[in-house]
Amino acid sequence: MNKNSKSQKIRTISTDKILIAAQDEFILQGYKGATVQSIADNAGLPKANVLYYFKNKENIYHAVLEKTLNMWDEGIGDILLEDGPKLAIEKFIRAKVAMSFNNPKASKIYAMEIIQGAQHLKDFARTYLRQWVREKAKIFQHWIDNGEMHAVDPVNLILLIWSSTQHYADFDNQILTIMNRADYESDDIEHVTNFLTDIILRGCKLK
Amino acid sequence: MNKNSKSQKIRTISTDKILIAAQDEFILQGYKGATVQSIADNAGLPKANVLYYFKNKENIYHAVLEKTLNMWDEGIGDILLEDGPKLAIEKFIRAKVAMSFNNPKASKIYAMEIIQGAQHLKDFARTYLRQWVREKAKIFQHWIDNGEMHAVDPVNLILLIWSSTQHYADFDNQILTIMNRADYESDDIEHVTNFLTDIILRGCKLK
DNA sequence: CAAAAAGCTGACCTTTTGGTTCGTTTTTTA
DNA sequence: TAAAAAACGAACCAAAAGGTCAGCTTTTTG
Repeated sequence: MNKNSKSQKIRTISTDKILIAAQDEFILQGYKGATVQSIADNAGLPKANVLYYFKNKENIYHAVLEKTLNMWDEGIGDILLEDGPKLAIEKFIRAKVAMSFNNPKASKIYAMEIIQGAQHLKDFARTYLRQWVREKAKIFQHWIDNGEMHAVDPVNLILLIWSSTQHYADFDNQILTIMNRADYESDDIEHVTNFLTDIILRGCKLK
Repeated sequence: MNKNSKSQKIRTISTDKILIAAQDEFILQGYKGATVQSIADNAGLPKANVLYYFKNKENIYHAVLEKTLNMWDEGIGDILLEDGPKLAIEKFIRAKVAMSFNNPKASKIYAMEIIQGAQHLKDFARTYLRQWVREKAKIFQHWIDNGEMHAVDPVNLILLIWSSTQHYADFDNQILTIMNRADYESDDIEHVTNFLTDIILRGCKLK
């Protein structure tokens, strides 16, 4: 079985189609509400074929979540000590806003999972996420102790940036309805980035 | 049929029990995933009795949503011209944070509904919500034009306050996990309110 | 107090759905 | 090129779930 064989290609194409269809279906219907049949239809495959690649619905969902977490991981940006507070916050906000506008579906899957109790993400949150926040909070604390930025609670600052940026992905429907528009436009990323950066930097006395 | 009759009391008690159980179930399982049987079990009633009070699952969900929207409406606080920008923002943040901590379930139901495309809230968003945001944005604009506050985009400012406050309700699981705690404590409301007020007011050059 | 109205519920029916099976076709391998 | 492996898909099955019904008990009403 060659690595570039025809069957391998078919496998990749089919599983991709399934995962894309599944992501849409899980967002729209939730885990229980999503049906394998509907995923199969949207992927253009018979149901039995979907279950040939993924043993069961649970497995499909896990695969979607994993894909989502990988994107989250890549898109989260980073907070580096050597950047100093101003640049670090700027970069962090920019990365998160870009991710929200470019991949709202990943953000939605993640949000639904957390809201519903994070049944499938307990471990991720308990280990990886907690670790990440603590590390970054420590960096902020360092800047504060050094007098490089105003004394604001680092954990809540991270939460503020997360929530305000992700909001544009998770609640895109509501925001677009309020603005009476059909879709986001390319300018919006820059505009929102500037808005949030401006307020939050000034909020931290970095501007 | 008296207004304070025994049967009327039974009706109120039963429908209340059903709606409370239903809210939990809808949050945990989503609309499709929630089962009437499970709602009935959690309400301590037989399924047929639940369907005696609410014709079908759709009706239960609508009742839950309506209750949620009423709470949203009561808890949203208000932004009054006569308060001036500083006090108005303070009051708004305080009201939203209190609502998030005191009624996270309402916030979650609402969030899930919006994320999933707001199928049942299209009208609410298109009319009531859009109207509300425009009105309040106009007030902010007035303050800006008057030189009472820094020129920040009013709509995005409202979104920022919404997102950052609601986050503590919708993502309570994640936040508590990160903080390695089991529950919020009474101090948290005040602490978060102060944190957000501090940053956002300064962000608007009001501090 | 008797008839009507409201509340209650076990049993039942129908549809949906996750998942299996088994035979067929396509691709790979030796 | 023939056997083995992978991909495919129609038909089927058992469990779950929404909803109905018919008869029962309790409460209200005149």
